[in-house]
Amino acid sequence: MVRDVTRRPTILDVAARAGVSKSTVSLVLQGSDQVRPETRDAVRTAMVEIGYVYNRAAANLRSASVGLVGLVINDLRNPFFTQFATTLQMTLAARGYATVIANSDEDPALQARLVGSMIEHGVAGLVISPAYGSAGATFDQLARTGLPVLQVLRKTDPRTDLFPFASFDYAAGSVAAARHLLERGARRIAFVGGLPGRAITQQRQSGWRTVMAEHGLDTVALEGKPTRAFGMQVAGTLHARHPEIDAAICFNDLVALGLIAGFARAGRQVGTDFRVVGFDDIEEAAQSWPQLSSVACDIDRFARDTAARLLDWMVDARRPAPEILMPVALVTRDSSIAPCPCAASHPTRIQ
Amino acid sequence: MVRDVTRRPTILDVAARAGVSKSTVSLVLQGSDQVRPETRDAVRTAMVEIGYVYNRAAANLRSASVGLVGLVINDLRNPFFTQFATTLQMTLAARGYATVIANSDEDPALQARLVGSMIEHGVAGLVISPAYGSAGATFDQLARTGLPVLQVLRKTDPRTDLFPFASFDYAAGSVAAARHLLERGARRIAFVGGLPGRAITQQRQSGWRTVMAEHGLDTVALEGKPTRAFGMQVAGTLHARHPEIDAAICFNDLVALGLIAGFARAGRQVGTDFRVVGFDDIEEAAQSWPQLSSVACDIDRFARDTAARLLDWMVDARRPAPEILMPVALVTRDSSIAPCPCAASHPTRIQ
DNA sequence: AAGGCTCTTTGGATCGTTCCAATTTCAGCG
DNA sequence: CGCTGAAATTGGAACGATCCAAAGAGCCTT
Repeated sequence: MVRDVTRRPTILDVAARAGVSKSTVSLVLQGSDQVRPETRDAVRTAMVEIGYVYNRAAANLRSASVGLVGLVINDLRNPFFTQFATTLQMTLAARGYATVIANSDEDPALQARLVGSMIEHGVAGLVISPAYGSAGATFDQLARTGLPVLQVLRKTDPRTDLFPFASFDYAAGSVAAARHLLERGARRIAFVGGLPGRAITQQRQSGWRTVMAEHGLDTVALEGKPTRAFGMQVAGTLHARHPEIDAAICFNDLVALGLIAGFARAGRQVGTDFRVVGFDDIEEAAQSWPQLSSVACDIDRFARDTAARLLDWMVDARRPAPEILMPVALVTRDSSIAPCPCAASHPTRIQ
Repeated sequence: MVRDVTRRPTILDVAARAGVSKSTVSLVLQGSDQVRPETRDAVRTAMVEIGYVYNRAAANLRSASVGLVGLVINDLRNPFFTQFATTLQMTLAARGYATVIANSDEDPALQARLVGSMIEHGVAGLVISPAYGSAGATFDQLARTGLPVLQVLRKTDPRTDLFPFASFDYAAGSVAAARHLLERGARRIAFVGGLPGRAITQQRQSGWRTVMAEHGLDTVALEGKPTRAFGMQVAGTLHARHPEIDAAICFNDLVALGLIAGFARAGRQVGTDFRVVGFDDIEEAAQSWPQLSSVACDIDRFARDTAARLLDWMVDARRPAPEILMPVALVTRDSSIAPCPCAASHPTRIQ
């Protein structure tokens, strides 16, 4: 009886070719050291010869470990999240895990479907930067599966014992930014961007509020979407209606870059009569002009740490700490310190 | 005999609970219309009651259709590719497919491993923007699997019958950009950015070369990495050594924005004495200052088309056309037309 | 030569679904 | 009431790997 040639070869075909049993082939696949080297090589050769491809679905059915990790992000178009996703995926790939990446686009219903789909695909763990909104059912479902799940950058479910949370110490960054601007002579510092009522907006504002209160200074917060467009819009408002304001801490670098672009359009030069500090220190911050001061969140390190914590949990069943805040560093550049548009830039990293 | 409570429930448990056979449960799962509505509802209720989750691995083992699509991208950090990946993933999600996204980081060896991993996971189709370099073995492997594979934005394997290719009509965009700059009075138009020898660089240059030749004008190409940093660097070079050059077509918007930032640092105003057109029309182009003229590649539409073509192939076995070039449109903004820095901008879409 | 020990190898059961052919159910009809 | 055909349901055989207990091979000891 001849085997159907159009069928994908299985370990049985490999076994027949190599003259061993399927169990031996399976052992070779798993890299077991209790197979004689000659046998192992013969099996490997047979695999190559007949073009065998491993069938993970079949393996998974029996052993329930999949080598697949889910990543759900609320806004994958934001370069900050893109960077996180990319580094996380590559770190996991280096450890032999494939990553299913999905964008919830800030939609809890879509997020629920995506998480459901990932559970079905049998992911071994999940990293989620959750969309805002009611996701109780989604997290309840995850709790029932007992899957390792990490909340990152945002915490929408308070059960950090079930869903450990990690983010950056934004409040400390906010303090550093405010102190720095005061030192450079600014007095009326506005906070620009960030959606009202959200935890992350409050965190990024909190240090600034504290420092301003310490110095008995008024605070103006112009809240809005964390986008370049909003930054540009605010530039117009500030220029026309709040000429007294001489500095801004922006919710993120996109807002800050929009603000700078808006000021430039109005013929006003950021860095001299107006100082700006952003959040995130995205790659572009060092390449814009003027170069943008920013509270640097080392997102690559954060992504690698996240991968490590997830792997610890998945592989060694070591549940990570319920809550971690990674330190941030203020990087000062032209947008907050330059005395003159033509001066060369020497970024300084403090704290 | 009582079932182990720690075990995940299977369709057998559902069947027992609903008082039907496993086959009926399977039919319900597949949304078959040959199940009586009452039975269907009873099964659905049972599923919810015992917290059943579908095991895709098992289903896949039998039926070999996985609902999983692979996406391999050479540079996921590039906003152009990010946008593509995000829209593709969301379009496929709407059709019930999950997407495994991976970044090859321009490394053919890593790319080979990623593709291998995706095949193992049993993806039903693959979209790849391949890394440059020797990937013959990878594509041979794909050819052997008979999987639907689309090459997008880059073609490293010439067998477009096996791996249909789709991209944008960059050459036409290049013609439009060059004509436009000449109309606005520019004469010495440089081409900036793009790695030497690559097909995409040649395509984006070709129209410009043709038009310049038609007008008997010299061409200067400053080739280099498609990054903001390279654009900034070139700004210095042009300013210092090529003051006669009065316009540039940039390989992409990142280079163009870097170039503009570099000119701004040198105190030179783009849009008046120097004109710039980029490629890709990324979101930022409309929000920078001056706003950037760009050859718009409708990446969202491209992503949706790609998803549709892949689904046609996977679901209906309709193999798509071997080669498609999607038309592009030149969007003119301040960086190539504004007579004065303070003028309001009125973007115009031509062609 | 037989027994004991370690190192390799093996067959059969198993995982949770889908597929298929066969069986049961049931309404309509003579 | 029995027959018929369509609709609904069912049991058993896959799918391709892993797991496990057990068997085989080889070597050393007595």
